[in-house]
Amino acid sequence: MPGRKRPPTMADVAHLAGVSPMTVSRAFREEASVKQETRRKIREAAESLGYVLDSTAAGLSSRKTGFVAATIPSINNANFADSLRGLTEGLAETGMQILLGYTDYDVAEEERLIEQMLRRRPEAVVVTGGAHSDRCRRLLANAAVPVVEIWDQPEEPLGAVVGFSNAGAASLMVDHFVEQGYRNIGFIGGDSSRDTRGLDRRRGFLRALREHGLSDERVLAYGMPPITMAQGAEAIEALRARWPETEAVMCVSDLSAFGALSACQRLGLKVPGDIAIAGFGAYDIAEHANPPITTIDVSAREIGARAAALIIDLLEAEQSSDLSLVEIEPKLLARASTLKG
Amino acid sequence: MPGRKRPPTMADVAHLAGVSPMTVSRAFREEASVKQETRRKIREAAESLGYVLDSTAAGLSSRKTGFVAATIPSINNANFADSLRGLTEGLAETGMQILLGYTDYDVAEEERLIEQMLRRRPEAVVVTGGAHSDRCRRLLANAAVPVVEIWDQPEEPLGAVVGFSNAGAASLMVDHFVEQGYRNIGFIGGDSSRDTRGLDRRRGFLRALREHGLSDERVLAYGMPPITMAQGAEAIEALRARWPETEAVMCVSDLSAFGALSACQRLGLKVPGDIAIAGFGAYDIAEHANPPITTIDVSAREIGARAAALIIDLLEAEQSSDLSLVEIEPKLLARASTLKG
DNA sequence: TTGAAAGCGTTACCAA
DNA sequence: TTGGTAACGCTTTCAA
Repeated sequence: MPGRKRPPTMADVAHLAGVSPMTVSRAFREEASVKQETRRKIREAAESLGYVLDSTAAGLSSRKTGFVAATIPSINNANFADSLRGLTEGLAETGMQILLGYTDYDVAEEERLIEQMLRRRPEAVVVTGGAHSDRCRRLLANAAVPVVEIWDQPEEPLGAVVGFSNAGAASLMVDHFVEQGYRNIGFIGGDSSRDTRGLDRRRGFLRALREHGLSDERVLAYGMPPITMAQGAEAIEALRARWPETEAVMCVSDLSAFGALSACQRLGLKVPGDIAIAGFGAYDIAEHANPPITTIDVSAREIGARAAALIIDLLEAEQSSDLSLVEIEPKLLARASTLKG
Repeated sequence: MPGRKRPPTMADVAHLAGVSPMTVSRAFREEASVKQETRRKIREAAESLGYVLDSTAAGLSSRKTGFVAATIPSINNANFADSLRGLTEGLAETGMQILLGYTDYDVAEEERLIEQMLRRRPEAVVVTGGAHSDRCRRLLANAAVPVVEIWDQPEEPLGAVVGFSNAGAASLMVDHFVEQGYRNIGFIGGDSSRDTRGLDRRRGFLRALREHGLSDERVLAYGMPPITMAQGAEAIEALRARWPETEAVMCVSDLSAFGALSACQRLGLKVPGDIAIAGFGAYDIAEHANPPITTIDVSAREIGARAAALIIDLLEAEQSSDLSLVEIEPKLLARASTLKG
């Protein structure tokens, strides 16, 4: 079996088409001026050689790599996947490609990823969340490309922001619970401070409870984020064991909420009735569960789309330190799982 | 506001550290021989300048880009996300980065993506599924890099394969249904032939029905793949309207199965009892639903991991046309949603 | 262990 | 509309 052969270059195409490499280069860009006939000849030569443009070389020469780097905490999360889709679609017209990394909810891993990605010289960077290591901040600042933080409202933004207040979003749920007449209210979230968005939700939730003069003690941190259906199930049992009087619970995500709902139903509890359960994120599962689960929709896809639009603007403006803040408004979707009567 | 500044290069670092660029280049690779002290000096200089290696240039020079291109049908799908995770983790030790694309279950889009990705000169390509346009096949053949097809068993493989028979997997479910004593059995899948894996499952399912001497008429194709919870819900109602005697149904994925389950429960049907429902893919939701949903586990993560291992081998072997076939064995997970008594 | 020279495949720039 | 020349920032190769 032969080793891999060297792929054809522009020079090969140019030779076959009887033009200079420079003309071939032009022929591959729509906007460049090349005679119709010449372009056709070149395309034919290229196709017959199986020529594919080398964007590595193109990027080196033009200093435009066509990459946008993006980090998300987890690949397997419908919310982040939706944001990513919005971003991809928004950037599609520009021909930019996404360079994706998963931080696994870990700032050290984020730092490693960001450095690895910056080696590819992305023209812009999108990061999920506002918590970063100092070195990561320095790397991004040095990179001197537009940075957009999404899904959060950092106190010290790196650049532009497309996000919302996780604390504020969670307080919407407290308002809803109180409106429905619940008094003994709990919260189920992840362990540790890795998931800063989850932590913000909890903080906002507890603060809102206090503001309503209610107890903020019924909190259970359970497992490492992202907290799963299984963990939601375990958590609600633990919560009920410790605070049997609990009437309503918000879970940090719809997945854990669904786990909690299923666990309650297996125990013969009525939801709502015996206990109300709410989630976060407007996942499909919240809509299709029995009963449908009250949740908060943060327009994940729109977040990505707005980030894309921002990047396009920033790249055109040719200046790196835009600090614009796009605020997404979380919406409460009240559903049967928390509605009385 | 100033325009973006030009990032520092190796030459800058070399100058500051008082060595040649070549030595800086070596200092950034663990295995290269550089004096301890020199390396330290260089690292310091680099850090103080905020220097980050340019892998665009490195790749051009060394002809090793460190990219593995991978396409999956959909970003928002836990199965493919798991495979991707297996792939990423398996490649982590090599330092290779994944260049990801979503085909949206469309071979034309796949062709476009593959061409775009080949411009980045990936060292290997992973594609999901065995259906490709002719031009796509040609492009991949010309690229002369290892190709691995996953999640399928193509009749004409492009290269190596890590997959399983979707038809065979579905027939496991028929065996299970028959064993449980169901006779009037249906199938819910997606519309059209876009999702070839779904189509294979249907074919295998219907063939197995016939082999058991059962009717294969209760088939509903509903909506474009990926078929959602909502479509699963609509589909089961339509199926029951047309064939009220249906005792058991397999859905093309766990998501549609869950939608179907929820719909039945809303209609007051008992699952199982009035109707048995099964899915495919071993999603979390199948495990945590009430009742838990019988499904088929195809070890999505392992598929990715095995693909990674294969790629590492192929890259070491330095030959491009390996045709090895790694067969994954789908396993039926029998759960309450289809169990009698 | 270190350095100098010659590319890698493309595009920017200037000239024709 | 086309072509020549000089980068782009790095690594390969060879030499010291």
